[in-house]
Amino acid sequence: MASPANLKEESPPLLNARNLELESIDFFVRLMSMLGMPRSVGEIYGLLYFSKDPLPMDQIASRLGISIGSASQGLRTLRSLKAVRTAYVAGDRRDHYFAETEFRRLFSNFIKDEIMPHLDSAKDRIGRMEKSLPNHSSEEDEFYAVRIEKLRRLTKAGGRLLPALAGLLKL
Amino acid sequence: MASPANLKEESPPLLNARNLELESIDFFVRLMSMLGMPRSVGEIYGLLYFSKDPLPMDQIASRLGISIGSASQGLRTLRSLKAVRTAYVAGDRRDHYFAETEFRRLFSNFIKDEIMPHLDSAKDRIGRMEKSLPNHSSEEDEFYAVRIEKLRRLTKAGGRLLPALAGLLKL
DNA sequence: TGCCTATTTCATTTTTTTTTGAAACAAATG
DNA sequence: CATTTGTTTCAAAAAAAAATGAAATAGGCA
Repeated sequence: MASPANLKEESPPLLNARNLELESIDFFVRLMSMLGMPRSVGEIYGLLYFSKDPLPMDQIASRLGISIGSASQGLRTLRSLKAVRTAYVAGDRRDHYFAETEFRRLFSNFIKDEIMPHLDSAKDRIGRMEKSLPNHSSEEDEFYAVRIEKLRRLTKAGGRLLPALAGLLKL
Repeated sequence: MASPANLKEESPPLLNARNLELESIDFFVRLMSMLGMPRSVGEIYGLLYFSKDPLPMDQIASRLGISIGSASQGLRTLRSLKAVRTAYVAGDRRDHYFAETEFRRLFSNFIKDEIMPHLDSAKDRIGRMEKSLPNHSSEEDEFYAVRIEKLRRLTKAGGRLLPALAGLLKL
């Protein structure tokens, strides 16, 4: 008889693949959401991550039970991060997507696109703060000057560390 | 006559302080929102960051134009991250809050509280994925095994790098 | 060219998150 | 110990974010 202790080896392969897929979707939904991405983006990436073949948009949408609008927008986001790419499939004019799985590159793109622009505008803002400071530094103003300097150091450190981070990511 | 080119030196000090405050609030609202924190949390921290004196909750709320409910919840969040602390003020039984400005410690707390728990549960999930894999590795299964291994490396690298990150933050 | 399929766009709807405000609670004070 | 002041809690309201779906668009193919 089938032993419950051995379920793993006896389940049909397709079921196993489906389990993986579900765990993967769950995994990436959470990861992406930590990075501020909507659920659908995580779902799509999670599905593609464990898909052997590139999938066309309509299959992605129907497999995940999301609208083609969501799928289109989610894929746009993933494309812009270079997290998915398209493959040519002979005799099918739909685009077929597959996951880019080099996480080092993914994070590097993410940092460049989603974080560095904020850092840049933060620098502008700090410049403006300094203009609000009297330049003849009374003891009173010392407090503000120190606080501003801290912000400047923070953004400077961020600007160095974050881009370096992906490089450290030796996977 | 007052020269427009010299506004900076001629504006009354209180106005300058208020400018700083507004820029600070803006700065931290954005930063916190990148870290997934609600607007009110950024506002409170931004206000305290440039405040010479510790402020009681009701003043925080009224100065920011938010409800005391928001202020209470926001301060709870900031307290739990050790991003604000309370000071004793003689003859006043309200708690008075001031900002912790050592960013290194702040990030270290943030990583420990908000990120590491997710990493831990990710490890569990990867374990479950492996259980969905047949152990007699056919060529078919090789694909899945490699993908799972990549996830394992990713979480491992994250678990090492992120806590180290705050240490690198030489401000 | 005109048709047909695939994709994007975007106004509307749905869902999720955040804020509010009033009631409950706590704790110092007279 | 009753009152006053300060804080938390939480159901309801408001705001923000995301998903939907239908119309517009694009672009290959006969």
